[in-house]
Amino acid sequence: MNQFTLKFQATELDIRRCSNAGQVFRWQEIGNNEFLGIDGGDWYHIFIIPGCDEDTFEVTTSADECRFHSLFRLELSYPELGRQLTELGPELIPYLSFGQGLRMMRPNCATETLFSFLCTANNHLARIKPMVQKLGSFGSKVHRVKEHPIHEFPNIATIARLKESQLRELGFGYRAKSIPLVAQELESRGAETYLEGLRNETYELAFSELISIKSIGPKLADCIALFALDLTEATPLDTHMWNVVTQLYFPEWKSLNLTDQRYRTASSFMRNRFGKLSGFAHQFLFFHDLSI
DNA sequence: TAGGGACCTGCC
DNA sequence: GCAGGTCCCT
Repeated sequence: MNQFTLKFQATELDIRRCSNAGQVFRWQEIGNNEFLGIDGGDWYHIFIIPGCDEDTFEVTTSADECRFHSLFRLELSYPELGRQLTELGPELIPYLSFGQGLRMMRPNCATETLFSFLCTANNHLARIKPMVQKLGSFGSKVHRVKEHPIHEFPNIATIARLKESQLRELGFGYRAKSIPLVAQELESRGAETYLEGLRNETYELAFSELISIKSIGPKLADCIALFALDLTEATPLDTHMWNVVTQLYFPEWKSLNLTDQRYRTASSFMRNRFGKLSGFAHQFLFFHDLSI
């Protein structure tokens, strides 16, 4: 167990925004300015003490400070990122200023990210979070913070052996079937070694690998590539992004459905415009539409 | 190849 | 009804 203290301006890191932006699903505010977050087998218990210039973050964690830095990409200067994005696309300016303090997280556990996003399809946040929490409860309990038990996220082999009936009873709906099936498919490809190995591949290869798994379509594949595999040119297009993207770049597609062809055209357009920063552009656009 | 319907569940 | 989609079938 490690403890350390960091200082940030509110515009540098806003944990509340990071927790609620739909990038991680086992993060919650358990008290006033007190957060508990779980990433695979790591947990983070964070107190934020507001200051006049900077806020003080007191972090207690099973991981180390280095992991915390990686999780929130603290090596990345957001003012500099903002400048680069603005240069590539001035239309982002209002979205950047709206999303101050929101950072693209980089969870350590790719398995948790993959199965979390499997729960998001045709679903809403109020149901997604409890579902991911329940999936997490199949992992072993490693700690407790106040009344909150902390389970490490189950490994792929464990998920592959879950029974559909069991998950149905827990309210997973039709995902009760696909969750173990996806785990079995991953297992046959080499389980965690295969999934984490995709981090070293190109975006294009990782994307094509992921969509070849039944139940993972282009949107989930892009979320997994972006958040779990650190392939930041991935640009997930969901209904929120579709609103924004058609408004900003494809007005002729306003009121049209997002088909597979349009998905490929629009997300390629974003990648051509923003390159490796496209995933970051996506997050600011998405967060704005999510919040209005 | 593009478009429409079905799919679990819970909150608006 | 509809939600941060995907599959399956015309």
